[in-house]
Amino acid sequence: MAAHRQDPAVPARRARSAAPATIAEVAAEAGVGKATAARALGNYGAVSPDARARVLAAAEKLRYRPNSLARSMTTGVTQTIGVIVADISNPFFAGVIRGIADALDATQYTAIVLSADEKLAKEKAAVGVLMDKQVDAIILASAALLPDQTEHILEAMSRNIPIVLIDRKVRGLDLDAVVINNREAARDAVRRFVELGHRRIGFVWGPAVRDGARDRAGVLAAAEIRLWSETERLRGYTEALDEAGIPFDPVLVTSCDHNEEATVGAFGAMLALPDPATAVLTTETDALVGTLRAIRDAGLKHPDDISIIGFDDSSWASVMAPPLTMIAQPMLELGRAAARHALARITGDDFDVVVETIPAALVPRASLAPPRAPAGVTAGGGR
Amino acid sequence: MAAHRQDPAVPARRARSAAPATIAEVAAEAGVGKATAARALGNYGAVSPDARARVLAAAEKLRYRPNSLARSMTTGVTQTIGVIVADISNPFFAGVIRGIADALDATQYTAIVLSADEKLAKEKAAVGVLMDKQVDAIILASAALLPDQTEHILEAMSRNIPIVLIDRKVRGLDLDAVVINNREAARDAVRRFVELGHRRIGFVWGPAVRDGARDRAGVLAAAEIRLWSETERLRGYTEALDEAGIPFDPVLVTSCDHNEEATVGAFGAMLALPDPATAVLTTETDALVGTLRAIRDAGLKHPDDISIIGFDDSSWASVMAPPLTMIAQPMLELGRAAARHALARITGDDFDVVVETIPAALVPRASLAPPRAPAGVTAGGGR
DNA sequence: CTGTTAGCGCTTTCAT
DNA sequence: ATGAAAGCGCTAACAG
Repeated sequence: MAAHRQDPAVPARRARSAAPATIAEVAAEAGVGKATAARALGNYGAVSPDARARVLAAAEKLRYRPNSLARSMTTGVTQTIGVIVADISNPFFAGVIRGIADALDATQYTAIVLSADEKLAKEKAAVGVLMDKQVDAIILASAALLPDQTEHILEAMSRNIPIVLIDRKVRGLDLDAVVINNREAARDAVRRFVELGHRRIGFVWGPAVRDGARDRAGVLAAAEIRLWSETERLRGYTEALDEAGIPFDPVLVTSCDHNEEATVGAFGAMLALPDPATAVLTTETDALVGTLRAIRDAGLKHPDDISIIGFDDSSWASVMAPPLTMIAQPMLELGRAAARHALARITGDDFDVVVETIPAALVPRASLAPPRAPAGVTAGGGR
Repeated sequence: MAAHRQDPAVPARRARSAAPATIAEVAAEAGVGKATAARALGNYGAVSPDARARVLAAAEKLRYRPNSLARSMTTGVTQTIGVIVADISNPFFAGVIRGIADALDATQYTAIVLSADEKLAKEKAAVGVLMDKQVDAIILASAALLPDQTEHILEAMSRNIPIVLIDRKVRGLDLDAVVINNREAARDAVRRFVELGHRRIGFVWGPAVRDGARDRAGVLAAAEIRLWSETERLRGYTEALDEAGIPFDPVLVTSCDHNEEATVGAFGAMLALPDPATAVLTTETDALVGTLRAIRDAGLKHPDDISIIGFDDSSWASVMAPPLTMIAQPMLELGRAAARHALARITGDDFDVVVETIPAALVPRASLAPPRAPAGVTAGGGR
């Protein structure tokens, strides 16, 4: 019978009824010393075949399992890599996690995953938990925007815990990172629109900007204090416009909250313009879904009324009518690379900071078309 | 390529350069005994305000962080709940994880997540890892189909680790579980079809069945050795048919592999029948996507040519043209409930096994319509 | 209220 | 090749 003492601070020690066998018990059962048993079980040092066999048999009999806590206690190593994703319900991160796990499968390491739900406070707590659990490295998709939001990362660094950033670089931090070529991917997408003849190209989601500051400089400045990946995507957008000599029009960059509901309104407004968007690049799945709803609400159809390219391919995109052109992020690849870098750091190789950029791939489908001839102008492809 | 030292057994002990402060150091700095420091830091026992202040100051100064491994070592408790999901890239499980994390947020417990990728071998390894890490409880979405595939679960049970099953009961195991009302949800969906006048109702994904055994009994028998949730959904389907006096036609239940590609072919065949399906219930997102592709390939449209209801609502479903009627699984709720049950078990309450069933909700959208009048019969609703 | 002592289960010198 | 003993950082008895 387990004695239950309700001491609030200290949880009751687990009932020892089914206490697992310890190495001492295995040693006793096998008639050898603890050290010999440990060597046989741990497969190191030198053990006579005879002793080894007896130990293994005893372990089997007692259903011995090593207590990894105790092992880590003495070795100072947990064989565990902590992963903190910004939002586990984002399929992108789910894919990344899978990539990490895949890469680790071939090793003795295990990934333990925590989600910060895009909240800095939760991210900090998660880093704390992982440090306290003595993980050997941390793979982190951080929500930190500003340098003064990075104490938790600096703390981990000062404790010599290797950190690999994924998906998002953090401004002001010189850390290993694995990211997508966000800027180029966005630029290529916009180029695609330009080639088709579009000049009114929308961008969903841009940064929230105070109404007064809604000019090019204001928007770009606001983007600087957003997630690195968002900033990059917006930069790619502006670069492609510049290339094509298309003036930047802040009205074509949303300033709404980053959720589906708000997007419906924001993009609806963009469609109601006297000179509406004829093409749109969306930076996330929810941005795309909101955009699609706004298009439908306006009674419009893609690609006839508007061309679409979205970040984050999904099997759904292929069954839309017509199917959507998407930018596929190589999430598995990204996860695998992150795991590799973490492992390399753990090994202790003292190499320079490495930032690996993995290219996203445009998946062309049927959501692209030339812009409709503007009202009052007879149809018949201009160029 | 990083240099990999393949020392299989013993990883290098982490450099102690930035060795974190221990409680002994804090105690010394504060000029008190280890125990007093521990009490102050751990917020238990009785400590004089003066001593407490000094300890806290010292801890702050040395940037002390408790080593949770050491703590767990002596307390026998890790304040950690292990979560094993069948597939982390399935948005359903992502939502469940989030629900678990939400519920745990209010406690001292942390969830650590592992994905088994629907592979029994990985699941077993994951259970092993969690046992070795001494988690206080395990929340598990198991891929185990048969009683003889459950040794790992039995093992954990025999070690008195509370286990809460999610999404899938495991046949032959009497364990706490939190599940969806799969059978009723499927039955209601089919009833909906029946009410609209459908009598040729497809079911994607059914169990794989040897061609020879493709009769009602064969299909149901095959379903018995599939995931519990799948079995239930098929049962709901057959129950609704029985109710309506519609004969079970094995041709309307797929027997293909459970992936998108295979589904396209399988459902295509169902559409090519002389007496094709006029409605279809899909049990997973990939099943739905494959089905939609087959419909498109056949040049058909929903809901005119075929009505659709799918399991697992997604924001995508709402922007399909027309939007799809879906069965929304309350994943957050399910996760929260699972966490609650796990916590309750940890507390040691010795209650009976509890199975909580959370209802799924049909989200009606525009993908439902009466069947087209069969060829050669003039239109005009029969009943 | 506080310090001392004894472990938790494991790995690792260090003798033998 | 093997065993005895020390110790990882912490908490928990037990004295004071």
